[in-house]
Amino acid sequence: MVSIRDVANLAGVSIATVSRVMNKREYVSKNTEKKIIRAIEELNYVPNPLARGLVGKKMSSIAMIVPDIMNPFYPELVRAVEDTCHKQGYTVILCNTDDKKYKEKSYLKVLKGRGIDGFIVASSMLDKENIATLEKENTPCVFLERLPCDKPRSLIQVDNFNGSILAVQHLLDVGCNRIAHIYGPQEVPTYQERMNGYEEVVKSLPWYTSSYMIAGDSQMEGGFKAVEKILDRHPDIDGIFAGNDLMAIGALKALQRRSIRVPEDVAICGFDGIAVTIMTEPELTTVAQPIYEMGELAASTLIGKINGDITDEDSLYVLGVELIHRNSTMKMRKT
Amino acid sequence: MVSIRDVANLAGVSIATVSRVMNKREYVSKNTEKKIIRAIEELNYVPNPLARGLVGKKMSSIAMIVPDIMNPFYPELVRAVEDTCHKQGYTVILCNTDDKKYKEKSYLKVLKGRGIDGFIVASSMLDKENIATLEKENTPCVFLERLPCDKPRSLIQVDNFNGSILAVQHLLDVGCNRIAHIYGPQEVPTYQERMNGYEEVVKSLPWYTSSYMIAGDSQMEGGFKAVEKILDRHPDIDGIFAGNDLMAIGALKALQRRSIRVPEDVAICGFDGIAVTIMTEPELTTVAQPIYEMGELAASTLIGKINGDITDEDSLYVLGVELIHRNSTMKMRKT
DNA sequence: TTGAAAGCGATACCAG
DNA sequence: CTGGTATCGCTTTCAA
Repeated sequence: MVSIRDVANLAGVSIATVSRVMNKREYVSKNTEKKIIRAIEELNYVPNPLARGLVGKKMSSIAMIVPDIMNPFYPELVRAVEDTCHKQGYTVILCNTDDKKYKEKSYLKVLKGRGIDGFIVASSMLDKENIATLEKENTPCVFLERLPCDKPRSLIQVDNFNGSILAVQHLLDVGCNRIAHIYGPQEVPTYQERMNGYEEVVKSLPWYTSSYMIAGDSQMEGGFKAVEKILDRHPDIDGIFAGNDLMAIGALKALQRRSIRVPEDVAICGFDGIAVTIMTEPELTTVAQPIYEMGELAASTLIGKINGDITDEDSLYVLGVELIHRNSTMKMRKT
Repeated sequence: MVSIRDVANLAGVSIATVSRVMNKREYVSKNTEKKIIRAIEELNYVPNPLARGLVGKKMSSIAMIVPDIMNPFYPELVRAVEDTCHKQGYTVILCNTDDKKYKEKSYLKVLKGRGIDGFIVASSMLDKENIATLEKENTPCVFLERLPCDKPRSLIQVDNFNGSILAVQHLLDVGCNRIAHIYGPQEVPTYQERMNGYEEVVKSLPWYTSSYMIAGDSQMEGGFKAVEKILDRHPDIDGIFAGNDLMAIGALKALQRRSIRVPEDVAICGFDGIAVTIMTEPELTTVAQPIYEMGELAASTLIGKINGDITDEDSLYVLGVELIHRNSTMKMRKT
């Protein structure tokens, strides 16, 4: 590895001067600057990030915390973050917490002292204690979906409530008369909001009772089982709004197993807009989050905070969602 | 941050001695060791990886290079690598190259000097030039699927040839009489081997001509289009073996669009065993690679090489695959 | 405008 | 068995 000393020697100056031109900001005569630049190029010199980090400089490296990269929502998010970071010379360290506090803690420990400049937290569990650790070192953080503390912090969310209204209204528009909702775990605010959106639309409809809502587990399995139950309870349903795409896919499978046609007999709409929604047949109508953009925004916001250009206050986003109309709700209006 | 000096002070010894107990290996009197351990615990001391890295020690950090984390094959692989690494205190940096040389180069540059202990390369493009860079610094590497150089190196593969034989034989067993093959890009050895496996089985069958093989692009789209073409060419097919699951899913959709029943009219078998194969209806029969194990093996092999416990020579693996029989090939034997 | 030197936090060699 | 100290590569005063 060529070091700053080599450059200094070749240019015939001191290492301090080389450091100056590397970091700009301080005056160096045009002439020596030129010499140094030449030496740098000739030697193909790149400053050692480790040494830099040691003296308290930025390491250009961030950590991205997700529950599980195998959950189909995250690959796109992570990809967006990574793309954005790489463009700016940042490195991203991936952490899978399975939403377990102890794993988060363990990551925080391993990551400590590695000169991580900031965190993107897409894991909803990060608890006060762990947050406190970060606050103390005041490491910049950007959160997705949910703020794990009371203080205002950078947060990127989508409009779950209105997105759900969009979905349910859409089902109504294509002619559904009995719409069930498969909801995700209610400890997660995201799923609460989506349920609220559903209720908002249906609560005034004559047929509606809360028995049209049924719990899923946020996985395909949960959607599958929910359908079996709801069909016993309300064989008359002709529309399903699932709290996320995975449950919607489970629902779709359950219906197909019973030879109930989708969308002719029952229309289905999911939420999230993950890639697999186009792999099913029929393809799934869904309320799509701008996943890639969320990742980009998270990354650029974080880097902005690291550079001190962005504060907590001016980094609260609620992004819009978009209904993507596909075959799972392509039915004729019956009325 | 509490440093080695704080520990030394509290324990009333020199930093050298503290360093000795941190790194084991050298003799320290039981007594002072005890004092130091206590001090370490009291202060909750963790040695600074940056400082360690600077003096040439391992940073406990590896880079994982994949073409695209959004490709459904990789999340599981990455997860396995990350799990395994985290258990050993290693950090993993994710890199998406899109199989572009210039991106690889760019990563190699950014990563340089960060004390990356090793690489796991699942991107088939890594070219000689980039490899050379790594060789020069002799950074440990583990490759997946494909060796990007002539020299023997750690490599983890699966038995594509025999896996394909398994698949085609299975289609025959469930009663298929005309089996088409949708193959992936032939620049990729993996897809060549799979095609060879297919040919091996069918070449001696009376109906077989090479026109039963048709190109896909390794994506769903390619599988979809391939089916449309092959159906024109051979309307009599009753079985499809796709070079990977994504193409198989595309094929499934194409058939369903034409109201051709799967598996009754045409059975489908894929290759890879990615998670989405259970999201379709019918669920997809596939030749599953042990993806998670491959990731685990890659990570533990790499760490072994980093520690000098494993050499290139004793890290060549060809893993077995397993046929997972699902509904897309559940047909009665016709004969 | 530039250089010398003091760290940053750890390792490892050399004495004692 | 333990301490002193040079060193890793770079940033940052402090002087000159």
